[in-house]
Amino acid sequence: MQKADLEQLEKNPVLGPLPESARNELLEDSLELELPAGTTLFRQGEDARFLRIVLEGRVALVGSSDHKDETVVEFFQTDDVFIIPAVILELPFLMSAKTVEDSRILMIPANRFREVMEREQSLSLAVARELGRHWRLMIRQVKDLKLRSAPQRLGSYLLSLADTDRKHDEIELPEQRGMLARRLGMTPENLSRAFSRLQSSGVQSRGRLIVLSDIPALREFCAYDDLT
Amino acid sequence: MQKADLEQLEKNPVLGPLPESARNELLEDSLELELPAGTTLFRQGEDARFLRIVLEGRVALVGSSDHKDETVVEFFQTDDVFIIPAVILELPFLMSAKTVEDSRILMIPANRFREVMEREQSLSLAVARELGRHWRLMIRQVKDLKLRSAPQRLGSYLLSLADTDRKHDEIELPEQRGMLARRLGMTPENLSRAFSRLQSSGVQSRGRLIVLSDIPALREFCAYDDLT
DNA sequence: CGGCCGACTTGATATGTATCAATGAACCAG
DNA sequence: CTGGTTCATTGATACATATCAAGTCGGCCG
Repeated sequence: MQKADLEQLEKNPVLGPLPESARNELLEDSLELELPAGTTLFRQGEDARFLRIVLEGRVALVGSSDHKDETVVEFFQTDDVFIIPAVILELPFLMSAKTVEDSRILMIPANRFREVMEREQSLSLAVARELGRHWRLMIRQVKDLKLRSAPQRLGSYLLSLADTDRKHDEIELPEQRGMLARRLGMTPENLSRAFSRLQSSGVQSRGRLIVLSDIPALREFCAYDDLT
Repeated sequence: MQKADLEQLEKNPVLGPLPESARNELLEDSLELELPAGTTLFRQGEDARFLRIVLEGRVALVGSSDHKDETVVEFFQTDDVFIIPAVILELPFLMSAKTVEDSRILMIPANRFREVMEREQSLSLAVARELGRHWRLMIRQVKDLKLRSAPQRLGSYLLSLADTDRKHDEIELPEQRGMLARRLGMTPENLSRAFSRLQSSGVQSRGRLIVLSDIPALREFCAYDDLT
């Protein structure tokens, strides 16, 4: 493992609070994978044998029911620790996971993680807080799906990437439009239409670059609240 | 506080693992409220000054965006500890909460809970596990909303209340149909239609009593998976 | 340079769900 | 028993989103 990666982990919200010796113990039997975009990391229903951390790149949690087409529930990026619940509860994955760009993934054996967590107060505290944040993200998403239209969901997503204190900002979409559409609960076709709908609220898109020229208007349109 | 309640808390998945002295300390400045159905416990945006536990009754987490009509994100019932994330992260509520039947609610001061959690490994572990379970419930709900139709969501919900190993079972809806409709992401009118749609999969409803006469067929219809 | 391929867009149509309005059933108070 | 209130159902219609089918754009490779 690279020195740069170790330093990165020291600042990680989950692993960072651990004393160095415990962190090293976690890393002992860990492995690091370098994966091209589009690789499946695991499938729903499988047992959680490793905890995963994104060292670099981007991963999507994808779900399917039967053989219908997939949906994306969440993206994880550099420094995110994911599938903690399956690991600590020793339950099978509810979702599959797949890289959306070339990625480096750290895999920590599940039983070792559980051992250290049962011993180290700092880790169980950090895990509790991290899961609290994850839970709130999901709550936001459920509210979005139930209360907002497709264009409003897109607008809220764009706002979450922007500096909402300014009037004007430019952002870059971190994923392909098809994937983004699934994350937002719509088809790619409808994502296109949602973008054109947002033009009247000052949203211009050229490829992955998005220009928000009237953020207050966009907030208004989306009924966006800042609740963290 | 009643003796019966104390015994109940000893078995609680979150507070149970605590040593008795620490549990008593948590209860010291706590208060118990007896509330009629329909009472609002708190509103979204407010600060989380208390952790809540349902001693008896039923509570809905409701959300609204702007002044549109509300949606129900989740129900909590006897023994459930709720809004842990807002309490431990010291963030404002993302949702409001409201009793859906007469309820007794225990309120534990947030700062005291945080103190004890930072000190007691048993509590931070229990909290981590509880939040893991909550997270998985939300994941299920997001998958439901994104992948299934309204009648399928209703069917899955009914299956989650039934003994799915049997062919035939009877269940009782724990809430009014209007509330259930909002929890499932549809209107009350559409819930009615969803029920009639499910008749062909062996679902009969008479008031709050539901008879499932062909559970395998219902599972098939809903593309139901048993992932816990 | 030209042609192919994947990703995105655009338009026409179909479907699911919401909305609106009316009716019916259950419950309670008088 | 009666009238009122609330909640659930039913039907007619409107709207949002999905689906299906072309078409466009841009990058990549021969």
